[in-house]
Amino acid sequence: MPFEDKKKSRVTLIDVARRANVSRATASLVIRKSPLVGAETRARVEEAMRELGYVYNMGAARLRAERSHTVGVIVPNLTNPFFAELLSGIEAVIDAAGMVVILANSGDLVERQNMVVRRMREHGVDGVIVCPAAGTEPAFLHQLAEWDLPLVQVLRQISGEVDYAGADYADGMRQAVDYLASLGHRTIAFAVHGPIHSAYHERVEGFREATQSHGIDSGRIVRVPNQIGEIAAAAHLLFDEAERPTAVICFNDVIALGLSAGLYDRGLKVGENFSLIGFDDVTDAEAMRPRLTSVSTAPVTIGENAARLLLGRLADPTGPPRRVVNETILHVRQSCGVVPGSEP
Amino acid sequence: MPFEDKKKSRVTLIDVARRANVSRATASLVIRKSPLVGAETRARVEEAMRELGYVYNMGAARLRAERSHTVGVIVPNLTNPFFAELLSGIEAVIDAAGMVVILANSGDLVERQNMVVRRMREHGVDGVIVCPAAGTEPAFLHQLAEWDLPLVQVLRQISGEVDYAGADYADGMRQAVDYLASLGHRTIAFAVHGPIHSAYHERVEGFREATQSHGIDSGRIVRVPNQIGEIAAAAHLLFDEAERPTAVICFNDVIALGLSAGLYDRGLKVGENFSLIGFDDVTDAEAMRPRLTSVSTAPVTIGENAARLLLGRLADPTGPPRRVVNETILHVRQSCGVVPGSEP
DNA sequence: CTGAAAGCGCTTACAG
DNA sequence: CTGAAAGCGCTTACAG
Repeated sequence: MPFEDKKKSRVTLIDVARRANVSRATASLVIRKSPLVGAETRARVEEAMRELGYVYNMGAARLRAERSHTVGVIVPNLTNPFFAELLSGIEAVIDAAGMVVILANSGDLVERQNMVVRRMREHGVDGVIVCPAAGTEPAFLHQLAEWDLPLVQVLRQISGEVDYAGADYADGMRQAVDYLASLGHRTIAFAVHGPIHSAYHERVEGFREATQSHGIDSGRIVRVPNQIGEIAAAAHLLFDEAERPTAVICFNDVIALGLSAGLYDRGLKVGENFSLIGFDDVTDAEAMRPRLTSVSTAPVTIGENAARLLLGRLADPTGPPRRVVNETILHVRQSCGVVPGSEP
Repeated sequence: MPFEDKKKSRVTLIDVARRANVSRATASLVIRKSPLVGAETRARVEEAMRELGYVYNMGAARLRAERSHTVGVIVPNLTNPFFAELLSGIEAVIDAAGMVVILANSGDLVERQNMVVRRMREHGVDGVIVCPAAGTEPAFLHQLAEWDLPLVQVLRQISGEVDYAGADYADGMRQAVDYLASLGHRTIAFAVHGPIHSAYHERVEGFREATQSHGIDSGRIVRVPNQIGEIAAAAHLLFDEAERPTAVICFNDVIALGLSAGLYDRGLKVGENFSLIGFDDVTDAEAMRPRLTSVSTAPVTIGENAARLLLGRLADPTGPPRRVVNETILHVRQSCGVVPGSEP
């Protein structure tokens, strides 16, 4: 066996074919699990692959087959646990489909997003899942369409003509407002931060509509810092206006955690003389004291939905756009209370 | 121009070469920014690329060049914000190096880890950064070495003979114990959960050594649930033994958050009649009340270090193993107090 | 600085 | 069910 230890040269399909006494085409069929090849032959080929330590070369396969078994995922942020959970859902279903995810962080910057998607295209991704950076123009979507690069929008949507997986933020707001109204609250603030995008607008609109439907004067939207450590110190913003709110709904749980601290610092007792509702219902909600009432948005599920949408799109590139909007659910815990003097 | 709208066919290097009146080899040199080609020629080629909408085909390039500009990252978990931050650091430097990360979640399961690394190898990753699943055998590392797949261990280490980026957990424990001892604490618990691995052992050892050096009896290690929502209810475990601790150091901030709630539920005042120290110093620490004193471990930095280590390894595959162990720093906030009746 | 040729490892028709 | 040939889009020597 004079060639046994030619370690340097990679073992290739032709090597296993020779070893198994079949043609290269047959070996290729075995790999791709084609039913065309007989059980005995298949076994022989697989045996040869094992003996030789053969490893499939996706790169070569993709070159010929024009399919990379690779999907790009672009998120605006990685340090927010919300996105980590989203990613976890995406990764799970992409992995289960035998594909692999290429990850990139746009930092919520459109230029970086452009860079990154270009790079992914060079790497030949079969499609991309993107949570569009704030300020993304429809032109971005058109560009990808022109490139024939399948795309699904996740969490944030730029266009209704492209697949989208998200959650019903507006209905979540409605549930939160309904609940507070049922406890007698008449002036409710909405604390926001971060970039402006569709998910932002949907929540704000939901808040406006819900408060109006209860005859509550709306418009008290207060903007707090992005850094969690600075939010507590901004709690005073809630009380700067003449008509002081008795409750606040937060854009996300990060704000809720921060404001909860700020309220505490001011001597207010959340759940007793001030009510607080979070949004996202991320794991910490259960560990806060009082336990945080929050609108659950199930990021892992949204991620799974997005991945399935992309898989569907790859299977049917020309079908009509699909949207899957996950329902949101108000998870009532302990951070809200009845307004003193009101009859719930 | 009879071929202008043959949309289906991809524009390739030979197309731009023709357009620019150069050979394919020259066009290739332009792409790879070789200094061999003159400025005027370069400009002409770049112009042609733009006009034609050329996109580089990494897949084809990699096939020939045996380099994919791709690195695999395997983490045991994605929902823990700690890993999300780690990932963020890795992604940033890999991206800056013009490469791309392929992400996978091992779920802290060695069989999944095996699957995943095999898949990455098929995709031709140039190297991998892995936080080894609990129970990973040295054989795993040997396997990769045999495959000539460059590897850096991150956060957890299986072997000293392979590159590693982590933090000095033991010294972090020492700082925490020293601090508590200086406040007069003589019985200190250590709350742990999760899988057992090197980072676990390093913390436990650090705890043991530090307590012994203060003549404090060690050994009171209490194991709490993995789910954050269940940790609070397990706080009683701290007090089940005869000699009740006056302080607890937590394996991570997740536990600290949970126990903080549990202590509150029992009517204890953290920072006054009970002291609590976290580990990792993740963003929430600042938003807790009282603010959490925690050992900072800087996951983003560790991620950056790991990525740089891998880049270095790709440049020099045969050099001796390198280790970069980030220092840990006790970040003192408000969750610890003097033991009543002691003289600090 | 540029050109012609070979080849990376696979898959795809096309015959048998 | 199997074989021989061509080709995916690049890069790598090797000449000029």
